[in-house]
Amino acid sequence: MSQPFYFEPMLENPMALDRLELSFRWGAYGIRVLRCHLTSFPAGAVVDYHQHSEYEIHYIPCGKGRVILEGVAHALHEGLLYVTAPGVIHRQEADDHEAMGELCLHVDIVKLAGKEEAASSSMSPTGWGEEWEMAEAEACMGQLNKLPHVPAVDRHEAMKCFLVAYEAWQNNQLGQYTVIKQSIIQMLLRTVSAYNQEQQGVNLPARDMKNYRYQMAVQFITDNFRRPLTLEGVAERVQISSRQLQRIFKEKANVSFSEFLEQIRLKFVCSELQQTTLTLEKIAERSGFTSSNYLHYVFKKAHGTTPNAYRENTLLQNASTM
DNA sequence: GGCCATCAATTTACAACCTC
DNA sequence: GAGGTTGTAAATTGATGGCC
Repeated sequence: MSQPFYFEPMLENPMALDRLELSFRWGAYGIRVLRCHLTSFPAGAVVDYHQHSEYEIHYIPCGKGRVILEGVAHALHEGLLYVTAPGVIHRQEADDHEAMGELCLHVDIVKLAGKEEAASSSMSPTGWGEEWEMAEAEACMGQLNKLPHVPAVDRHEAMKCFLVAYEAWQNNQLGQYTVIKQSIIQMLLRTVSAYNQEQQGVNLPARDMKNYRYQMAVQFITDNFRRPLTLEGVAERVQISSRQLQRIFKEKANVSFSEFLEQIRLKFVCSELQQTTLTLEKIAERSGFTSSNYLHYVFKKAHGTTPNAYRENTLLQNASTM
């Protein structure tokens, strides 16, 4: 019993994705999808010599035939793929006795911005991973341009992405655009990988762990300063020893952990004094100080004035500016 | 990262004072 | 007088920094 055709669901509407106006940005490149479909060439069918000014990637999901690339003939069979870059003359033939299926991805790829332009535009790295996406897109496009004019085995199952994209369209659910976009990107990446024996991924971003832990600790303190916080508790959150967290605070903030926490709490106390009529007892409770006594002591030490005097001064200043 | 001595931070208790 | 603020002192806790 023969295996069911993997791309059977696409037979219902094999040109469906061609009807979508699909274009998106990937790294510093704009990708416009011209064709993304499943087709079949009857036995003996020929697509005579032609070329494109865009990239065309051909995947063979079933059947057999041959392709002539730059004057050289290559046999095609299920599981192979080949790429025709802009200007590459090619001719495709189905076998005389057997039809050949083809999944075709035809894309126009445009470099959107130069390096300098990217740095000043919305493409500039913002710390949200754009630089890594740009690096991967750059690596992929660089390799796409250099691929040899020969078929390769679809080792990374790029052609399966056609079905993923098709089903995203068919299900018409939230996220279909993103799924289709990612499927196209995967096709490009896996196609390029099919020609590479060794791994050529870009080095993924490594964290500056010291800075990362400091940021995590600062965020945790900012979010929780109203509760009782200890050095040990925060250190536990960021999974380092309390001693190490002390060193990190000294290095990054140039203040100790408790000084940092106190600054955050006092800042909050100041805004409460300015914007509310709450008693010091209440403010102390809301800002993480264990008592109004202690808040009073800390506040005077830091500001040189008592909380109430600070509140009155602020009110006077506000009244005089009105 | 752990140990440890040191010391500053924090808590607690209490009292005086102020304001309504 | 009640409730809130300010100030002080003693006790306790835990942060710090040197050292390994």
